[in-house]
Order: sequence, then C-alpha cells, then structure tokens
Amino acid sequence: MAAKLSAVLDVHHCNISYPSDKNQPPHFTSPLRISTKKFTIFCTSSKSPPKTAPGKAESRKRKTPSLSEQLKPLSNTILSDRPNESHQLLSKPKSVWVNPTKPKPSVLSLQRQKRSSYSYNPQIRDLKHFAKKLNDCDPADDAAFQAILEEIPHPPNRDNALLVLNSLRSWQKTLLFFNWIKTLNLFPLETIFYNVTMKSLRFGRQFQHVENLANEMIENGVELDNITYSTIITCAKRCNLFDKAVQWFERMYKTGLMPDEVTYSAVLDVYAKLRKVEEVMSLYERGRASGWKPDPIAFAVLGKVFGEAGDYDGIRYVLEEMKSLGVQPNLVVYNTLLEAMGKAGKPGLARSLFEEMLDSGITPNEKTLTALIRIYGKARWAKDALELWDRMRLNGWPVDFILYNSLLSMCADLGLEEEAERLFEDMKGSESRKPDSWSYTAMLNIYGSGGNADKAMRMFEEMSEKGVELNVMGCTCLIQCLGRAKRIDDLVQVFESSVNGGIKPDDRLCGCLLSVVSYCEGEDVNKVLACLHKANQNLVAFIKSLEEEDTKFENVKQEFKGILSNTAVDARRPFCNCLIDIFRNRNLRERAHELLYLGTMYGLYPGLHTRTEEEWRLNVRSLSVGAAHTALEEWMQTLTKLVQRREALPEVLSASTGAGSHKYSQGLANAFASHAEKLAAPFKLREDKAGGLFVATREDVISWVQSRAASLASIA
DNA sequence: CTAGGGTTAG
Repeated sequence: MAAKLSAVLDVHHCNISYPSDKNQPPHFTSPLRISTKKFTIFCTSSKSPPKTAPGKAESRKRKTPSLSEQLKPLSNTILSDRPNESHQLLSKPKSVWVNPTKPKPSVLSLQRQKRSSYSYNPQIRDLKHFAKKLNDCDPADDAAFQAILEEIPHPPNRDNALLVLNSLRSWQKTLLFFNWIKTLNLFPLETIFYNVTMKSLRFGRQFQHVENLANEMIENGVELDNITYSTIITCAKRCNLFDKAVQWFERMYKTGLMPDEVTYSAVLDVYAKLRKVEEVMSLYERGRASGWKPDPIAFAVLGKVFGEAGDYDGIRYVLEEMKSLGVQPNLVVYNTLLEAMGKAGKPGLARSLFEEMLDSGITPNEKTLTALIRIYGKARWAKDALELWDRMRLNGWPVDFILYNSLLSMCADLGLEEEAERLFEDMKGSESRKPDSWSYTAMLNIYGSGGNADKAMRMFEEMSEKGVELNVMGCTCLIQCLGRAKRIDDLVQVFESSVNGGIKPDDRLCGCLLSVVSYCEGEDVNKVLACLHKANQNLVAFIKSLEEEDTKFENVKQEFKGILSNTAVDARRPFCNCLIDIFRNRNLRERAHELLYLGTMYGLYPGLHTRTEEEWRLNVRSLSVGAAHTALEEWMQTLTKLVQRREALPEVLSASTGAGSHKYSQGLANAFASHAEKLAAPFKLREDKAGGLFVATREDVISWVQSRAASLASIA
C-alpha cells in the first residue's frame, strides 16, 4: 500500500479523472502554493526549491497544484534530506511566518461544518417500529423486504425517510431503502441522505458503493460537503485504499471546498497509517500555520505516528506542543502516548506519564492498563507490574478479556507462575472470560520457560479437550519445553499433530527446533531433524552439507546467505547462534568459527567488538553459549597475534555477557567464566558492576599470552 | 452506528 501511495505522489495524479461536474465553484487560488516559497527559509543552503522534472511540467500548469505537488517540494527540500533536523524545525512553528503583513495561507477551514438540527418527528415510534421490521427481515429475501416497504405507516416524506434511513443496520438494507426512496422520487435527495447512506456502507466496508454514490452526487449536482468527504476518506482508509483516500481529499481543494478539522485529521490519519511521518508533519505544520489549534484527536494521530516509528523525540514534541497550545490530553491521547512510549522503549517515561494522567483526574480504561502491563512485562519490571495489578483491583479499574490475557502474558514474561495460575483459574470460573488460545499460549509460555513439561503437557491436553486451538506460538513454547526435558518422542508427537492440525511452522518454531538439535544426542538428533525437515528443508540440507568435511568455505557462505535471506529478520541471529552451538557440540569448531564470521559479516552481531582508546570490549550478550565461546576464542587468537607483533593494546580489555534479566536465562555469565577459566584467561568478573562485566588489564593479557606461547613452545 | 476524525495482545 505504501508503495502505491508514493507512486500516486510521484505521478502527481495526472491520471485521475472525475465525472464532469459543471456546477462547481471556481478553484481555490492556491491555498498551499505560497508554502513552496515560504519553506525556503528553512533551507540552510541558499538553493531554491528543486526544479520540477521536465515530464511533470504539464501538471504544474494547473491552476491549483495538487496536494502531492505541494507536499513534494516540502519533503524534498526539508524533511527527507535532513531527517534529524525536522524536530528542531517543527518545534518552532511560529517562526514560519516571517512577514506578518501577508495573510496566512489557509489549508483548512477553522470553522467546523455546521450540522442541521433534527426537528422532532411525531411519528418516531411508528417509524422506529417499521425500521425494526426491516432490520429483522431475512437479509437474503429481497421480496420480503420490498413487501415490508409497502407497509410504511406514514408517507415517506423527507423527515420520515431520513429517520428510517438512520435506523437501518446492515449496509445492504440501507442501500435498498435509499434506492427505494430514490425511485419514489417524492423529493430531491439532499446531501444528508447520501451522507447517512455512506456511513452505513462504511460500516460494511463497502468502498466501491461509497464511491459510486459520490460520483452519483457529482453527476446529479448534489453538493459534497465536509461530512461527505470525511466519510469517503475514512471508508477508503478502513478498506486500506489509501490512494483513494488521498485522491478524494485532493478533489476537495480542486473543487474549491476547504476541509475542516475533522476531514483534515482524517487525512492526517491516512498518512499515519502509511507511516509517512514527514507528510503527517508537513500537513500538521501547514494547518498550524493557518491558525489551526489542533484538538486532542489530531494529537492522538501524531502520537501514534511517532510511536510506530519508535521516535521518542517525536513523542516529546507532541507533549510539548499540546502544553504550549494549552490542549489538555484526554484518555485516548494518553493511551496512544503510553503505547508510543512502550514502542520507543521508555518504560520509565510511560510510568510517569501514567501518573501524570491520574493526577489530571482521568481514570484509566482497559486500553491504558493493557498498554502499561505490557510495557512493564516486556521491560521485566516485576515490581511495577505487580503494583499496577494491585492498584487495578483496589481502585476497581475496568478490566476486559484482552487485559486479562495481557496480565497472563506479563506473568509469562516475568516468570510469575503462581500469579498466572490463580488468574487462569479465575478466568475458567467466569462466564464471559473463558480462556482462549491466547490464554493457553501464555500458560504454555510460563510452563515452557519454567521447564515444567508435565504441566505444559497437561495444558496441551486440556486444550484439545476444550476445543481450544493451539497456535504456532503455543506450539513453539511447548516444543521448547519438551526439548529441554529431553522428551523427544512427545516433542515429535506434538509437532506432527500441530502440523496436521494446520499450524504452519514459522521461523521462530524452526529456530526452536534448531536449538533442540543443538543440545540433544544420539537418535534424538535425527528425530528432531526430521521435524525440522518438514518445516524447512533448506536448513536441514545446510546442516548436512556443513557436516561434510570437504565442503568449502565459499559454498558455506553462499548457502548460508541463501538461508538467511529467506529467514525473518528477528530469527536470523537465533538461527546463527544455534548453528554455531550445533557444530561446537559436535567438535567441528572450524565450522563454528566460519559461522560466527559469516554472522558478523551479515550484520547479525552489531557491536560485537567495540573500541575506545582506553578499552576494547567484546559484547557477547546476544550470543548463545557456544557462540560466546567461539567469539572468545577468536578474540584471544587476535590478541595473541597483536601481542606477538608488539602492537599497541588499550589499558583495559573487557567482555560483557549481560546479567541475563530473564528468570530462566541460561547464565551466559557463568558459562563465560568457566570457559575463561579453562583457557586460564585473566578475565575477572567485576562484582561491583551490574550486567556481567569481565575485565582484564593489558599487563595481565600480555603475560597470559606470553605464558601460553611458552607452554605451547615447550610442548613442541 | 440518530450525517464526519483518534486508542487494546506473542
């Protein structure tokens, strides 16, 4: 979709044609055009805005540039070339207008469209009853519907028809009723009739019907107003037809209608859905420059955009902007920003924002609490998570099914087995919140990561008894657990029944099988490999070829590259880690070194080795035990060469293993310590520092290398 | 869903 929209922006909409409409007012005189000029003040270089490409000259001749044309110079000259400056620029919107004598160009109407008020309809009871009959009739039976229509209790005049139209539920019936009114031809169908019908169609995600009605309005000379356009735009958005949404927005300007803030923020959200941060900001800035004081909904859209980009500066910008405009965030804005904080990896700031929200007198809802619980779980902030859970109960804050499941997942993240069991039992006892596949997955995750294979298997059996389907994540948790318990026959059985039950193994499941291969022995290896073969043939073929002594490095490289490029980004490093472990455990260390080399080359271990003048550090926190051993050996070899060549070393050499924040983490620090001991390497754990840091001085390393060289020499 | 815009789960 994103590609589609950018294509639309690039071709400047030359190919869009609308039905002729004669009754349109004259085009607006370029509400946005001035901005091209205006924005040159933001350019630090003295260059003028980029020239339009020759092929696009024609579209420039139009009286009113399309929105995309107007956006383009902006994003070319300012935003996309200097992404880091954008916030700095955006934080000073008031500086945009250098010449106060010129009127501000307007991109939106500061006045919201007025709605006509309904007058009381004395026939309301009869007509509601009639509408109910229409709603209740068999949707497949058109004849029955027609028959009921004939029995309308009062004449279908304007007000009566409107009332019924508003009361129909399904889009099919709304459309049938609308067409019936049209054929009766008792009064002209005004805009509101189209708007009400479109709203119903939008509910049914029927964009084609909506667009047909819009074109009919144009043909019949019925005015399209802001309500029409915002309904069309949001309908296109819900149907993921973003290019259509933009087309209709641009049509407003072309026909001389100015969007109000509702239509405008609907379009902001279109660009937000496309993750076009620059376009969102440029629209926002233009709106601001037109004197718009955005309301909380517009800020919620901005917050979402930055959250999805994980852009903390952007989130802060939204908060500051609201503050400086005196806009008080509402519940939805807080929810959006909290979630954004989570995506930007700022649990502490999420926590303080939540407190700020409470201080301002807003009561959290299910979404607020789901977001926070999830953030604390992912951050492994057990204390805050449990505290929040207590407060939820104490204050009687609202809870729903998703929140229950999120609490279970949080327990899985934190290894809170008892709490999860209690909650799970609660859910079973309730009528409305029976555990579903999400709930069972969380339980499988808890038992799986806790190594409790019996309880995990009991969950698995219970699921099939209750008819709750296992999903791929639950399957992965279970297989991981059975693998660790060395219950390989059970593992095979679970895998096969899952695949037969329709689960499509994903890369995470393959990674899980691969890790089981790395630590099991004998015939078990082949059993697991047979499962893996069903999920990913290439991976098994790759392992087989690495086992062959005469497979050349160049072939390893090509095959591994092929494997990685077919693997989800998140699963690439785990794959490489497991493969290294597999070959270390089989005493094929050379293969392990090759794989680590290739993994580093393909960017799976960024920052594996970092250097400053004083310190060189090996960062193995994202490595498996075998990969960490391999990396340490590799590093020692390198250091040995450097010492022998009498090259300069920094004062401090260190290795960082990470503390292993997960309750069940394998203890990379311990494994590393024992390996260093085996090599008699002089790395000592710094007890005073958190996060598993092993440190050696330059002198220790030099003397260690020399003594090793001496002992090797004496053996020779 | 009483004509229009924004927020919940591996």
